[in-house]
Amino acid sequence: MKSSLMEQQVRMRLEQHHVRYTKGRQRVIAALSRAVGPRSAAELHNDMGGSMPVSSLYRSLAVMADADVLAPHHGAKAITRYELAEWLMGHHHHLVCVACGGVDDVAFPPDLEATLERLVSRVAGSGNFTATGHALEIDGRCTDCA
Amino acid sequence: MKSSLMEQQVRMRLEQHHVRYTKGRQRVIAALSRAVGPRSAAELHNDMGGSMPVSSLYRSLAVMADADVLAPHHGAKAITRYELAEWLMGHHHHLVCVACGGVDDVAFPPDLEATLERLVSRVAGSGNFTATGHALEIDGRCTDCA
DNA sequence: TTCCTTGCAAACGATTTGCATTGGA
DNA sequence: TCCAATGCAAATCGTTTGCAAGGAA
Repeated sequence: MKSSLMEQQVRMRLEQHHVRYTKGRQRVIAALSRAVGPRSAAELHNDMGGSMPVSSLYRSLAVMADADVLAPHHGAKAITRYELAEWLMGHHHHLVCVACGGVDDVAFPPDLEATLERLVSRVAGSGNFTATGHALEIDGRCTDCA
Repeated sequence: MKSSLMEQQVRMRLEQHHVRYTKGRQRVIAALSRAVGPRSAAELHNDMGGSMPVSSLYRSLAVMADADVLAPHHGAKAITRYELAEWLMGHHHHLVCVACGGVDDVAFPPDLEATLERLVSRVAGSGNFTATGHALEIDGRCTDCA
């Protein structure tokens, strides 16, 4: 049985949080790393063939988000989508199609990302706020919906 | 009885959409313009003293968002928050406190906003995506939670 | 009169929780 | 052994909808 580097990183992180890397959770991670963008609980439930009860799925998602292995983000229609955390995926932003609702990841070239970070710190620093991160959502239409 | 400029703008826009600017909707607009940041349906319901049934509130929010008088955006815990649309409020971004969940508006100085727009068009243009807008969320801690 | 709007209650979809059971270290 | 994790069902929460009544043009 082989275990990818990412798997081991996840396992370690979960152990630090006194959380077991069970078979079900491995399946969630596998489904997410197989997916192209962030996935909702319902989508994951489907991705995993409908096995795994929703309650277990939600609990696994919650505990792994809490351990910062997964990053939840909130989209239209009151559904929460999950993706692998930034330290596993790399920092990136989202292209959101206003027509089909699809979300794609997009990474900025280092110089542009640096510019963005400079913007953020300049604006946040000017007020009564300490910035710890940022998320840029770019809205528009994907080629399929253009 | 006086009616602010904004009120009249809202009324006109709604008329264009064959939607009446009823008393209930006026109360929603009033509550939102009184609020400091985006408000959820539940918060608005509370802001209005618990009168106005939730169904009416949701319907008013939906119809005014459809007319682009309100802008919905999705925050933590699968709740949708509303604020006055950009053409009424001016383009701005959000400071989100990771501790208390509060959301504040922040406007970029014109030169910084221009830089941000340049970044967005450069990234979106490079892919198969037509950008129509963007939203920057800055996460951190507000002074109260620092 | 004709539609839009409202209010209430029931329906819904997403997510959470109580509780007894199973499984791993 | 002991506590985390699971599965099921029931509960909760935010939101939507059907339908009959009210209101403005």
